[in-house]
Amino acid sequence: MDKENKVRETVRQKFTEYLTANKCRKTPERYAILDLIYTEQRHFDMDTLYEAMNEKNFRVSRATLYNTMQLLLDCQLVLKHQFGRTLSVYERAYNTDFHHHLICTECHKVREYKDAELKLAIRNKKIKQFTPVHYSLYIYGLCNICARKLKKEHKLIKT
Amino acid sequence: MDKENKVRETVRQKFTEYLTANKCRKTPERYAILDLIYTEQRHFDMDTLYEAMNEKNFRVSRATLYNTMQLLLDCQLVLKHQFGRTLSVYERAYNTDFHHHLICTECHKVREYKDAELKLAIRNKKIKQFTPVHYSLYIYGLCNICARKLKKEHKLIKT
DNA sequence: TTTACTGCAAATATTTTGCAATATC
DNA sequence: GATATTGCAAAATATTTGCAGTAAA
Repeated sequence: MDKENKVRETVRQKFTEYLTANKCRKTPERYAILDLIYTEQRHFDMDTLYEAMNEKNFRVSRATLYNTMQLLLDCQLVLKHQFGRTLSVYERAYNTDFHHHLICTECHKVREYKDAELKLAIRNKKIKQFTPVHYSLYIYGLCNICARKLKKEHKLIKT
Repeated sequence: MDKENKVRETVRQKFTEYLTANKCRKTPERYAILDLIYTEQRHFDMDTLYEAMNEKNFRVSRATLYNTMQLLLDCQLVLKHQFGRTLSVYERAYNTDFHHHLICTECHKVREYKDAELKLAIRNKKIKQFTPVHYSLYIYGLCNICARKLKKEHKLIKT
């Protein structure tokens, strides 16, 4: 509860810094969007966010939503994922346990997967001629439910 | 040269197996598309492939292209990437050294990054309730050219 | 007061779908 | 011959853009 509020305050501060540094205006729309992102569930898409904003009595246009999201991506308060489908999925990036993603190629459900060992292995890589900032690891395969279903139907792909 | 031909033959065979197993028809369009994918450069998008097909005197519709690509994805002869932009990028999956991707967030150029250690670390992970089939690791950051450019402009993001 | 930002609506880009014609099995 | 697949065009989806009005600095 309290912790959540503190996180929201911190990200608001970080956003302000970024906006100031880049000579962008501090509009109420931008802060309202950031707030909602750091209040609602972690994974979301633009349409869900749009609906949610309007339900919360803060009407914003899609144009503003996309505009603001770009800023949030730029200052790394939000991450963007495209799990192999058309729809982009976003999630907050500050104060979240960093995790990887397991994506079922049958039902398209996405599960978070935390593995500190992998995280370190990837982060500690020195790469020539490249300055890493963040990364995404998507593991595609079958969730248990779909694996069982396919096994029954003898449809398992030979590997 | 010869090797390239052999790869094309092998993937054609694999595709045939898959089509047979799934009771799909073996149309010339499908084989022509597979052939071109295993002839042209490794990374491509749908539009490029569409143009290339038509230049090669094998006219196919976009509908067929998308249809066939889905089959090729299903049987894992092709991989699909979405590097944070709208456009999907594809690449052949058979007989290629598996690699990761470095994506510059400034110029959006994509570089291949081979690292056997990481590859093994990821492949050897046992994950509960999930059967991994393949994976994608995208490392976002700045390529050297953009890093230098931004440094000059004092625009480097504080981390 | 200046001009960046917002909302709206239209435009763009990408992928999917319905349907009649065609070709595989 | 039955029907999966093709091409076409229209539809659906997702995102971007131009512009006039509004509000932050």
